Amino acid sequence: MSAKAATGMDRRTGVALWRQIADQIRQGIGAGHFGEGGRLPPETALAERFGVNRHTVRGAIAALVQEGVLRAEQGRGTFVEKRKRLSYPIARRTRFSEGLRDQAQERRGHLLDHAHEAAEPRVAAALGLDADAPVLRVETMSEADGRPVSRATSWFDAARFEGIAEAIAETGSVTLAYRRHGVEDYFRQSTIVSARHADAVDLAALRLAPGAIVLVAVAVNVDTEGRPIQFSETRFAADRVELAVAE
Amino acid sequence: MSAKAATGMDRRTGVALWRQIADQIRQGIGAGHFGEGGRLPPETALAERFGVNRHTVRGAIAALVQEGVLRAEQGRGTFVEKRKRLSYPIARRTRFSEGLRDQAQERRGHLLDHAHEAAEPRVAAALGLDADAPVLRVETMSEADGRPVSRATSWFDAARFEGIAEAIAETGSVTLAYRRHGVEDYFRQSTIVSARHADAVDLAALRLAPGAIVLVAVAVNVDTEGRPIQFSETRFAADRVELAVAE
DNA sequence: AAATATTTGTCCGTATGTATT
DNA sequence: TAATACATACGGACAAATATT
Repeated sequence: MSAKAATGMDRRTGVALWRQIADQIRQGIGAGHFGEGGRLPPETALAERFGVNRHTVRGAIAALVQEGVLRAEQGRGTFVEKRKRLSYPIARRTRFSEGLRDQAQERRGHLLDHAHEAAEPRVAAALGLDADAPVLRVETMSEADGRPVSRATSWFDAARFEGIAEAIAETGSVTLAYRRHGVEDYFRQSTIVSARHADAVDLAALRLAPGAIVLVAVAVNVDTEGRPIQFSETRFAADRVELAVAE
Repeated sequence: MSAKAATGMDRRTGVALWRQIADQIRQGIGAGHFGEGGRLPPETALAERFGVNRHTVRGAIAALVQEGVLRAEQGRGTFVEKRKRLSYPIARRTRFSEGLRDQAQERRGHLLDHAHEAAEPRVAAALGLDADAPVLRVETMSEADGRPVSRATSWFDAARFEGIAEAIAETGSVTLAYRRHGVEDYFRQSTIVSARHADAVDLAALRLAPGAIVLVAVAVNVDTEGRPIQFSETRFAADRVELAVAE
């Protein structure tokens, strides 16, 4: 059995060898194979292990250095840049900033865009509105310690929450924006979690490398009377975040 | 701005254009952009939309036909082979088979492998055992309607659950295997959800294409007295499953 | 302090795969 | 189908920085 077959490297998949190797190394780091602040084996050893030329391994390392995952020092070696994943809690009372309070110094939300539109079927169903009812679509992004964490698309009943986009922009907080519209408290009604490759827009907004993965949380928030107030789809950078389900 | 930049196609990413386009089309299908059993736009239209040559689009379509996602009919068009995602519930009382009862005809669990080993730190911590305490590692796989859904690695206290692997093999069910060890009921204590690219072993076991994504659920089950009985890491094929968080 | 080994960085060239025209 | 351009992958040689003896 050849080394290539053994390591799962394949050349007819449309994915370059250096990228497959970069993905394996990134995964190995996540699995803790190189220890805390660990050192990678020399390029020659990695090349032998993966059954490729040293230059190909160098391509993989260069990509991971660019991503900020590795740091290469001439004459010394290649080292893991240690950054731990943020743990984002999903519970009945889910709020962005509070959940990450102990894990990051700075937490910020940005309003990227907003627009009026007619509700798509899934939006109308989630908000309990008629099809094509007027809704407000709001695009936001969140950062922790200067690193993009998530990007969300939210829909609100336009009749009830006119001007909420401006309130989010001013306060940088959905919770505070709700207050201005008479919602003192709210709850998470449902959350559906899936995962996929990031699309071009999210890649740019979250500053991710091509082929990166996003965790997708589709959620409905309700007020204290159980009326739906927000339908949202949030994309989290999967290499920076994990979701902690509270039960 | 060129069409290439507009659609996020790039040539230095290590991912061939035809594969990037295949991924986008697959994602578009998941997002429902082509309707139920829908028809794709003609190749020339897709080529224009993605800013590439028609040959490149044909490569992408050929790959998706090979995957079973699309079906091309000469003279008629290219159509979506529709299969919807299974929704796997995560709740305090999470059980594999029951959760998928209404969504699949056949649900089966397989025991792939099992072994005695010394507990790694995270396993020992989760099960409330001393470091390097003897534990049982069990590798399982689950299928629904003949399609692999998930692959799990579970650890049990070897002192309390000696022989549980054989019980799982016989009954095909963890719940029933627990009964034989005096555990009448159990609960999900915690679940951490993340996502990553599938490694070589999971690719093969779940019959996934290279570069495929897995949803990873790391969970602890406890008995009625709150004692941890199982620590597990389950990898779900992300294109076949979503996780529904019950609250 | 000096010589040697190790490791990353850069340059050359060649062959093959990918994408466009 | 063919011609062309660029990206990928390989192989070798050497330079530069660091570590070891």
